[in-house]
Amino acid sequence: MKIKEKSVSLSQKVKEKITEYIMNENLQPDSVIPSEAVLTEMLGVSRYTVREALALLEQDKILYKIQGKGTFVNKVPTHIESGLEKLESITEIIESYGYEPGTIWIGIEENLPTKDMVDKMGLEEDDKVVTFTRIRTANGKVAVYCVDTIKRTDTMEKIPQIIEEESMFNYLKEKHGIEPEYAIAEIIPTLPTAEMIKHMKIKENQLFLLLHQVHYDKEGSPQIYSMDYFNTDVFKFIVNRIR
Amino acid sequence: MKIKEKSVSLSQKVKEKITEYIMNENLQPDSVIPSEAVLTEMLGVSRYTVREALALLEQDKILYKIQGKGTFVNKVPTHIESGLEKLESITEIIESYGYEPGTIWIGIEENLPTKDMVDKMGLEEDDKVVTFTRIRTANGKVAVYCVDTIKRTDTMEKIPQIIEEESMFNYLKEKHGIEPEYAIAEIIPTLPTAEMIKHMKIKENQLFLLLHQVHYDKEGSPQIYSMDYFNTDVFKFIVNRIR
DNA sequence: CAGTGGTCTAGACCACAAG
DNA sequence: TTGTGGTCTAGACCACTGC
Repeated sequence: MKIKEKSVSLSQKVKEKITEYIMNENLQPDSVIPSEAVLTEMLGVSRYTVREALALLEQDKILYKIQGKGTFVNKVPTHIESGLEKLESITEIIESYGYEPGTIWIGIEENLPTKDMVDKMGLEEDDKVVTFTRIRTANGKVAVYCVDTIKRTDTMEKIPQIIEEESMFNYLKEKHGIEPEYAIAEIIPTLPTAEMIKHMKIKENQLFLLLHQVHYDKEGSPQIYSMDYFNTDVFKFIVNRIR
Repeated sequence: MKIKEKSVSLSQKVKEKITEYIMNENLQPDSVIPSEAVLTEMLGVSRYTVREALALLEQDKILYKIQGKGTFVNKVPTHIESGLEKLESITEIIESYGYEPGTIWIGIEENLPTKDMVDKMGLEEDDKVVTFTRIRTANGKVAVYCVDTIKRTDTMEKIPQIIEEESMFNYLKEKHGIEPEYAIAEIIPTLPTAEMIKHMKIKENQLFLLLHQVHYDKEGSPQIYSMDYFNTDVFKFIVNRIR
């Protein structure tokens, strides 16, 4: 059996070629790179493809353009770290810090939705929901208190006692075909609840950041309602903001 | 004198045409819109232009595409509010809430940069910086405690006592040609400092969100170092997160 | 003025979904 | 197989920059 080869688009290849060129020529910040016309000839592709590649490099803040002048190399980016604006699972976030993710299960329960859930998830008041409560750890250290809620559907015959899968995103994708495409998150500074203090052995005055989110799929349907309490001793919250 | 007319691109016009079409046909969520080929004929423009317009509508979450199937209308978005990922001045943020922005000046000072400023702004240790400290109000209510710092340059002969301009962004753009294009912000939950309590008449246990930011211009040079303490009684912090 | 990036056209082939 | 969106080509004119 042959492994499926990921076909890489031409623009991607051109992007890499241009990156190589910048490296090889050792171009310094603010120095100009060859014009689009020149790159078109150099690389033997159309201007469209060159512009696609340049657009990608501009998104990555490798280059910037000034109309009428040219395309220039940007400052060396210490800013490449992706921030909150990128939707990642908590497992991915913990791994991106270089930590080993772990999970301590608190429980899985069937409930009636709260008023806020009904509003934000577009539920009926007599719909049922399932709530997964976990503590996520990073290198064994208590990192996040997670409360994730999804709508109870007919495909869920019985509620599992526990989920083996480390990542909630992976579990929901594989078992229920739920795949979040974007989320709207409210950031709320907060002190731990009594429940959290009991389970997490933390100080009462420890500050947390609550990420109160609703996740949507590509079609814009709400899929997951989650309240994640992040220990700010472990995480830095970065947002890349664009004009 | 004639007001300079902003020439609107064709893709923009096409975008509006398509929006009108969706309204007129009263298309419901998840219903398919005409294919790109059909739109090309309907509107008498090239497919490139149609795709540009569709891309804009997809960004706005008005539409979504599925390869091989078609382009569809998204759920009605209550989610249109722009979040933290959009770089706005505090004046703009306050106005977007429908409040009237105001300013109480604490002072303007020349200082030596802190270690953190030297690192993040790429300064020398004997560079000078100028720090503007203000309280921003929303409908007269204390909203944000702002500490903005920029590098002292030769073009700044003397330090002003106060700045009339409401918006710091506008002031810096007009007086010093500084125009932030993006920013990297760290979000830190925090309690008010003694200084803040003195000036703002707030409770000691009032939770604030500190937005610790460095603003960069298009070329990637750091321009503004700012610490903005937001009163979470006044503001909700929303971030739109994308996969 | 010449050279740059920004926008637009017309046409082609490919990858994917559905009958 | 047909129709969809995804990618790519070749060529054109426009808007802005700097000489």
